[in-house]
Amino acid sequence: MSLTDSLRAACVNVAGIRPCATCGARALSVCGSLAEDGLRRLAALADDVTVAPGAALVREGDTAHHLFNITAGSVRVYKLLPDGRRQIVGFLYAGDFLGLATGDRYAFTAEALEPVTVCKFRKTEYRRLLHDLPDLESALLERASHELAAAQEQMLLLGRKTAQERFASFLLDTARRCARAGGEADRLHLTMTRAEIADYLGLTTETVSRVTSRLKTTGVIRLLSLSDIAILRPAALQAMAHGSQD
Amino acid sequence: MSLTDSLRAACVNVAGIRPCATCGARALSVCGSLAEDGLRRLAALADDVTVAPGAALVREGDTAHHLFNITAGSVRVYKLLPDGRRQIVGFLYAGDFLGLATGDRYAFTAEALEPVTVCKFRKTEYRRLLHDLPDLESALLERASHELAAAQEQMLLLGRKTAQERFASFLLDTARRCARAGGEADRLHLTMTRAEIADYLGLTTETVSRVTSRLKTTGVIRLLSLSDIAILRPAALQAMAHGSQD
DNA sequence: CGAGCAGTTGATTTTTATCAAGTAGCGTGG
DNA sequence: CCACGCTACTTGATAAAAATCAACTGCTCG
Repeated sequence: MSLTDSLRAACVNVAGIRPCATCGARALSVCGSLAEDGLRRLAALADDVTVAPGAALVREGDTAHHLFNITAGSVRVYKLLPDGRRQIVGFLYAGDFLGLATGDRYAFTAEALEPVTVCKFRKTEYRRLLHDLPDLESALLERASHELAAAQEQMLLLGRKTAQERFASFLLDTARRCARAGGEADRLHLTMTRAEIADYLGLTTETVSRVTSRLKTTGVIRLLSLSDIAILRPAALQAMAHGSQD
Repeated sequence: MSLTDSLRAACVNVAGIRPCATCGARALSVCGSLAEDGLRRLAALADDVTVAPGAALVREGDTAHHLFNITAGSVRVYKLLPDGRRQIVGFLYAGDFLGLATGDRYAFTAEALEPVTVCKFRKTEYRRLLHDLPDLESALLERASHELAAAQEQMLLLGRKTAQERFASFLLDTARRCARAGGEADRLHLTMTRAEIADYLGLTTETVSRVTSRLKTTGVIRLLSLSDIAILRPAALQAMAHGSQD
């Protein structure tokens, strides 16, 4: 198989076309205009890499040589202040894309929350690929636009929502993602700690814990374990997330 | 001049190539690979629209038919909660791009802060343009990536910075933009009210006012008028913005 | 079985919001 | 051109939300 074919395979992965147990349907829709059937045959050649829990995929300040597509596991993406305060700007899951951020250096750190597999390849190869697959760029733009909209929603959360509203929003987002990945509706699995949830929501672990307890005692959610939650009253949670007091 | 030529002109504007008193240099660098010189001749045909202060360019929930390139003035982009809490997710200036956010509906409202002129055109025309100008998409992806990085920086600000750190960061960002637009370094002009700054920084007007007073009395800034500020001690402001206590 | 870490719960403090009362700048109309 | 009135802004007092500090619980893994 030629280098070009291998790169083409990598591209398929990047664009999210590669069939995947947890994300197949959604990813395919992103760039359905590509010649899926020919590309899919090449997908098996993608350059997969395994990352251990806690290990970094990229570090803030590193030269941005690579792009990644998460094929399994989950990832925390964060920025730090000099004194150690951390803001997690997103969690990534199978099918998600990493390394899009601009400039020649990464502006964030990305670390595995669980054992993660990624398709990793050099940006230089990506640039060559664009000539062969013009639709790739449009698929990436689509992705970037979605991420931007999500970032704006998160700014609303961080700037204007109360602790309870933030946590309710987070649970609903996570439940939605779990459902898309084939899970039951109103059931969700957390791959991160309370401290990571806190750093994502701009809160402390104590506050996350207190809000969780409150939702538990008011019968809105039920903890099956520390990392598995059932939503008992979805409508109530929805109302909370959008700011109806409760 | 044919429709195609007119669209091509619009595209030039979108991509930011159109020469412009305040943003020329930066915009040109974004898609320098386009055949600038031929395109520039067509730029004058761009479909310019004027928007009065306070008037909306797009409204949250509206069907997203158009794309815009700001050619003069400034714009607030925000999201609302049902009870009226507002988060301004960004301010746009000459050379900036609006409407990139995905889906068939706008997820935000954009309103003029001052008299604004924009280049406005339909998304359907944009799609046809891509065939003629493949580099346009890559320029837009570049822009989107920059916006995403800025959004992540803002999440760090909203989630983890104190009121003073937020305001210091805002002043430095604004000063940088003013300098790029040809203004003096360490001098900046605000086109928005204190309430709008507050809604951008996740604070109240009172807190913005108090922090401003504090920076004034500590000799870090000087107010030439309500909307014009001189930075007297840039290093101190920089230290504050990144979290060194003061 | 026990050590250590993640998570919970409680007491207190801090920060910022809220409520309230001015002040100043600006545009309009006399 | 000046005065008036509106709105934006400032400053102060108090309240609320969440952070911090501290103690304790319980799960997980050697």
